[in-house]
Amino acid sequence: MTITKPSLRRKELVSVAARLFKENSFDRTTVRLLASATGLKSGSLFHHFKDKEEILFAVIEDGLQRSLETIQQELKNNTGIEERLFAIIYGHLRTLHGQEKNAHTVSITEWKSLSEESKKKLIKIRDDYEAYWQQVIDEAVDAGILKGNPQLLRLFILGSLNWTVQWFQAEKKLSIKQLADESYLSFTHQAVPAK
Amino acid sequence: MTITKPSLRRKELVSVAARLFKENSFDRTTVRLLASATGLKSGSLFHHFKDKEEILFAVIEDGLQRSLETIQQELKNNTGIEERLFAIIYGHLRTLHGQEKNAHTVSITEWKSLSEESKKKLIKIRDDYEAYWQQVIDEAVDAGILKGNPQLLRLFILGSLNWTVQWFQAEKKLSIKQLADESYLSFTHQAVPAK
Amino acid sequence: MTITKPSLRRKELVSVAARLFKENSFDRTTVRLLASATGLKSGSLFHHFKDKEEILFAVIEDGLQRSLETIQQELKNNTGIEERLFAIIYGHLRTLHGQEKNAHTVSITEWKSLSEESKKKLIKIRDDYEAYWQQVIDEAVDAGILKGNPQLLRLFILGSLNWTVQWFQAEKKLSIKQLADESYLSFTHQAVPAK
Amino acid sequence: MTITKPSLRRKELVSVAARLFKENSFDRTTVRLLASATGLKSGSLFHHFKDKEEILFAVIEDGLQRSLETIQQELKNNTGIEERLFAIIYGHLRTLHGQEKNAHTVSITEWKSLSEESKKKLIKIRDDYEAYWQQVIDEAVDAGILKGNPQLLRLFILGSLNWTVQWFQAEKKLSIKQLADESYLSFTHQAVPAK
DNA sequence: CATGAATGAGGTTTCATTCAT
DNA sequence: CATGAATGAAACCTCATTCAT
Repeated sequence: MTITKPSLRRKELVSVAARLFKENSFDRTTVRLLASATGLKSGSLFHHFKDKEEILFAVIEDGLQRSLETIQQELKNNTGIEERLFAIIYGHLRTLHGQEKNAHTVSITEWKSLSEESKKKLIKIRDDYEAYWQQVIDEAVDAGILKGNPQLLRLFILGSLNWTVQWFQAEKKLSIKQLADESYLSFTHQAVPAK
Repeated sequence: MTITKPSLRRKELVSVAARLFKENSFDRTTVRLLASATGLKSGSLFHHFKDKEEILFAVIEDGLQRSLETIQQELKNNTGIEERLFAIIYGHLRTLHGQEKNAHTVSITEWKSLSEESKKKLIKIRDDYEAYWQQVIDEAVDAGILKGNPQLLRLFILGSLNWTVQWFQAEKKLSIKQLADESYLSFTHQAVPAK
Repeated sequence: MTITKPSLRRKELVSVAARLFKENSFDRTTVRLLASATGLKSGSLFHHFKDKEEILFAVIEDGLQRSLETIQQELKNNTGIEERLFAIIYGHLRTLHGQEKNAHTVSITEWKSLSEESKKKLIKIRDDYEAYWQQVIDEAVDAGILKGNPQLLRLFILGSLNWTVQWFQAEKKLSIKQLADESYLSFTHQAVPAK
Repeated sequence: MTITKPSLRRKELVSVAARLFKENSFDRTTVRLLASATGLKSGSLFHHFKDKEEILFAVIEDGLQRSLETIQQELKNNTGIEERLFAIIYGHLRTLHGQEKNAHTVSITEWKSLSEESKKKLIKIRDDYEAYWQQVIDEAVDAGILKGNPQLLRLFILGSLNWTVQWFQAEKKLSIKQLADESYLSFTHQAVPAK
């Protein structure tokens, strides 16, 4: 399923790159900066990646993969529609704000910086991810928990969650769990079901 | 209120810049590209703006100003809470997707590219804008139309609307009005009040 | 006829480039070297040429054009077949070893360094040049001055002349005129006709 | 006579290098490319050669040696001056276009890429080679088969033969034997003597 | 005001080479 | 011997900015 071949060093570099791309944006993260943050000289990066864009590709692939695996797991573990809806909201927010958050964040903020070719290669993972969401939202609409056109609901909800990367700082005032609770409440008008 | 002094040529430049910054991002819009899109040579831009960032500043200032004026107008024209909530949603979406949409879009997508100094100068307009929103949302929560923490609701709703710049293409399948209707429904669980 | 638009500065740069490309080869002439030989900083070259290859293109275009004009002139001024054959030999050698020799020399030594696209654009001038040669050689064979297959004769003679760039140093022991005389004698087995 | 000590692996590498240097030029053949063409990783090449130039040195040495041995053999086997002249022309063309052609070709096209030191080490073989040629040409001029200054004749003839690497493709339209026949005819004005 | 030429800093990338394993 | 990782120097090129005309 994974498109590129991992490697210990590579994984390390991807992780550092994810952090820098999140902090400074892809365009403003120079190869030199990236290298020095990993203890390398700039030329050495190209031993691991063919060009700067391949680094972004690897980060985004990692981010998408992680988020996909997270909600797949969540959906396996939850059955009631209310639990399922909450689970994917919480899962999404955890991959955006929890540990190893950078890759998923970059995958949503820097998608536009990928080449068309790269987008084509990654779109399948994104589509899969959205399909899981759509299914849960369809069910939630059927169950009367959400109101409105299911396609647009998916876009509104995911948009509202994605936008949290602009303002949410984990644990400053609010935990990720609380953020998820509030988000669930806003869209469903009902509290998160107790476990 | 406006910080910089307009001028015929300048206005034109700001408008073209807004379009290019939206299409390619600020970082990827070169001064040369911008100049040639306005029929100038790159050196000439610096007769109008002290540096590239000042152009971004002007665009964002314009975008913020426009959106502020729009909702001020909307709120002046609407009294019932339901009408008022819908009016600012619709107003926000119109400045993002209607005519002269670029400046507001850039003001949300490129805020991070401003210098700290510029952010400081513009934050007041943004704060004003958010204060209007907060007030309406507070009222809506009091009236039972929205559920949840009002501060977070503002962030969720605006996030969901802002994110539409990632996917919405006016008039392809949906009009801006329809988009606003659906957004209103998603958050309130009730249809937009007839006028 | 000329494909690229000249300009005083450009011409100067092309002339210096021709010299350096001849002395060091294209690959070994760095952009910095070229810039410093023209009193510029390396970035400034790209104000005049879009990339390094365009400089080579301009040099080779210039060299081909010059050599074409030279033999056209020679053929206009000479009528007898012996005179005509000698005239193009001498003309070819003058553009290779006389003043402003560098461009023609580079056009034969660095043709391989052009992109396929550039070759396509320039091949017409080369073909024209060779057509003039072929015509004179055809006549010379008919007249019994040269022996053998005319197409191959053209390749042998031009090859022998082109190869002089590897060893001939004008005026060290031999003038260009003497070189031409000797070349004519080698292929025709008869002395150059007196004027 | 051979300056460097061969070895099975080395010979293979030199042969592959010769091909690549001919196809792409020395400067454009990267060590990585060379390594991968021989099933090695780039670092490994440096177990066999001290640096990239030493590879070129080995190729050129090989090419010069081969061509020298070829014409020595030819001259041993032929006695009449006409036969001898044809024999070295044919021998030269065979080492340029026959099997194992690459090394001799590179020795003429990439001589300029050698360091001064390397040139000094190899010049003796080249001088030997040219001396054989000069001797045959001197005899041919004495015998009236060729016309002109013998030194220049050597340069013209070898130049014309060497230039064939720019255009001749063995067996496309012409065999190497036919090419040699035609070359002999061009310079001597008489057909190749029957054996 | 507008331009064309130039700058200088810095960007990404290439590549021969080294070296510990 | 071979490898993979790293280096460092230098390559080409970009781009915001300046400035004389």
